[in-house]
Amino acid sequence: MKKTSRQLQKEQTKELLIKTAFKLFSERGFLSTRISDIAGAAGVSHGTVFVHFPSLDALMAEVIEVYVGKIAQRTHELADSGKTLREVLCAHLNGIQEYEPFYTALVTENRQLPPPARDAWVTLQSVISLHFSRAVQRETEAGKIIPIPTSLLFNMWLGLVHHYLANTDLFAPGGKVIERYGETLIDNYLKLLASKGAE
Amino acid sequence: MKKTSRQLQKEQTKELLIKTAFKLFSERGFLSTRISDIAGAAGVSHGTVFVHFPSLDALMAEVIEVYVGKIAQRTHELADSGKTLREVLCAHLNGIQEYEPFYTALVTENRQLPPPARDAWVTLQSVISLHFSRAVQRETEAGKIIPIPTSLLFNMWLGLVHHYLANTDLFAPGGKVIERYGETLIDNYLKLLASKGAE
Amino acid sequence: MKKTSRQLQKEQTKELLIKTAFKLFSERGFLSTRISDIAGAAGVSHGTVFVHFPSLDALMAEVIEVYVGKIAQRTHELADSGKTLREVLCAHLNGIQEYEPFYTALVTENRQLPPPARDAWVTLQSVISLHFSRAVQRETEAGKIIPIPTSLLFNMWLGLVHHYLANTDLFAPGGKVIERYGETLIDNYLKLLASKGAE
Amino acid sequence: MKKTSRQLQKEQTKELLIKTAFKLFSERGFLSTRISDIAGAAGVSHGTVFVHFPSLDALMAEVIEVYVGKIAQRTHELADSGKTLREVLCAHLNGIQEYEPFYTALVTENRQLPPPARDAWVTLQSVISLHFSRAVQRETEAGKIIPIPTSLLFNMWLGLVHHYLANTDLFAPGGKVIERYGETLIDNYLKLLASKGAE
DNA sequence: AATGAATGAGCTTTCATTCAT
DNA sequence: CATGAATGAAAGCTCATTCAT
Repeated sequence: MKKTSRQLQKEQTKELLIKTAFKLFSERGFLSTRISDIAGAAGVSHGTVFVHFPSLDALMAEVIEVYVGKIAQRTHELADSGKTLREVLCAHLNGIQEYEPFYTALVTENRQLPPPARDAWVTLQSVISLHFSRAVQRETEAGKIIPIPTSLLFNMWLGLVHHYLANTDLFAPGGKVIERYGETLIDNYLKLLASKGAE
Repeated sequence: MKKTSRQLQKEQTKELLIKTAFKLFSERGFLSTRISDIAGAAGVSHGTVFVHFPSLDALMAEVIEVYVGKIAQRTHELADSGKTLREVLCAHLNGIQEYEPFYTALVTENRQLPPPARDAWVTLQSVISLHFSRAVQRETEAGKIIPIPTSLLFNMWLGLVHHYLANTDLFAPGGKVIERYGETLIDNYLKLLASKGAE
Repeated sequence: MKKTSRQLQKEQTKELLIKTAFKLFSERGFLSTRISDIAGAAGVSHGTVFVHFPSLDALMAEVIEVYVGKIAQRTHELADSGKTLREVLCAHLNGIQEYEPFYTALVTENRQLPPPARDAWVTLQSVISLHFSRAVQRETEAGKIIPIPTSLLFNMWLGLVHHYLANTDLFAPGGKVIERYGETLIDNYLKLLASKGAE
Repeated sequence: MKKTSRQLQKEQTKELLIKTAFKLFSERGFLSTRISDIAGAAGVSHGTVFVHFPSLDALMAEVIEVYVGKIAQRTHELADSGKTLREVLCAHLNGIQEYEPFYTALVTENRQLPPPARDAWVTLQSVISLHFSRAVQRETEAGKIIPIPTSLLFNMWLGLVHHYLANTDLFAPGGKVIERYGETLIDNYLKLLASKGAE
């Protein structure tokens, strides 16, 4: 039990640091969050951060891995096989929504982040891409969608969503872009895709 | 005469700094370009930069203002009134193409830039938006386009283009995304927009 | 009995730490060996070191005291009274040889070490000096040695040996300077000392 | 002239830093002298050091190069070709004497110093070795010296001198080991070398 | 106007030491 | 007795900004 108590303490602190870092990353972005900010906000000393993470990059990598994992997991669950494209897009936005500011920071800064962080980001896009592609294929075969290369369709959707997120300050100054525009984006995007013959 | 000569020199130096900064910003991005890099590349001293610009932020702002102005100007000229949507999109990409690396840096980093820089960026989008909207309106009225809110169509186009630029390393590792994908993007984007009845 | 068992454990742990520290000091020197290295290599926790030693300096001091003691002991045994100078020099090198890397670290770094460590080191030299002096005195009286102040002869010998040890990388890159040069050093040193009349 | 004034200022500061660093290295050794110590002692700010030297290692390297150069130069001049061994040894000690504490720090810590610093040190020994060897060769040919490998003779001399310097605190607590023991060392060393046949 | 030496706040990282468990 | 999480004082280094020349 003693053991458990210590381990618990350590895990709690690490978790606290990850949560705090997540919060700060969401609020201020990755690049302008300092280790001392995280330590301060978590109420621990500067050095404690280095007890749990060998470097700032490692901390970033871990935080991103954890939350990107959650988002991916969420999307996965919602966008199960056999769903329509609309359902997949919903799942995508739903997966993002809970962590919107964090995801936005990732959209905005991922190219300046250390490699492991970038990797996690790229992986996330792949997961989404997979579900998207399957749904598109099914609907294309069913003649419901204009025949356009799937990759282009995907990039168009991703570009659209990321554009709205990246310009949160313009579209929804208080945050919550997805809540405000999500349905609109899906509706109109699907409208465009709808096969002309299907009308 | 002396005065004029001095002023001339001053203007020349300032212009030189702006050009040099533009080049470096294009090559390495805004955030990783140091003042000393710019001064060094321009062949002037470190301190000279501060003679012409009160701060690094001011320099950035001015460089961006100048080149964003050029891009806007270019787009303006090409996308004159009375053009089709395709011509406007072409004009847009053409305006970008000449300054692609710079524009890409702006797409990628504009949110970490000082407010004035971001403002110039937003203004540029407005200019493009204007031409885009007009063309869309004309074609909508002519029944050639699916009735979808113009702003959404615009953001979709912008998101698409920016997505490709932002992922240059993925789509066209050597740069020149527009050259490689421009036509494809326009074609497919227009295909989607084409009114079903029009077919 | 419980008490005894605890004490036993404590002693064992302390001994383990001393041995481990000795090993690491021999391999990497004193200054670049971290407490965590020692704890890790000994398979105990970081904090355990401080249970047995109030500080890193104290640990160093104790390790040095123990092993310097062993070297002194060894030299003592080998260089019993009544021996010739050659035998004393042999004894000296023999005493060192077993702990050569450790002794070399001491030669190299003793001046940056905490006072108690340095003291132990100086004491060791005294012990050696004692045997050396006696032998020199005997041989001088026997007219076998050039009349030169004993202290000088001793420092010359010590300087010579230490010089070779300190430059191990130069003289015997793989270590084992004594094995390789010991005899040569003794032979030539004695050759120099040999009384001219004695020839 | 303007130019000269700025250059002069820079050179002066750099020289000041080198001199200050030299002083601190002499007093406390290389390893325990911090950049902030040097800056503080020189009366300049922390950052100024980095204006003149890219890193602490570079500073060390330059200080060592400069002063080792001076010592080498000095020895060179005094130990001109054609001198007797005694004169060469005198030259050696004379070259050292002026910078004794610095040279002592070098003797003591050179193995923990960054490579460029080590190199300068090794070079210095080579210079000394050269003069030594020549003189020994001449005197050996003249039958004045016991036939013993020159390298051994050199290492013996070097070991002797360095031993005294390294143990300054024992031999001459106030410093000035050379002044106090120089002559003694030379006299007795030569006495040992004197060919028996020459008596 | 141009220079560039000097500044110092700010950052990441290391590691001996403490102490609650 | 042993543990190991937490601490925080240092240290090296960067770079925008200032200002005397």
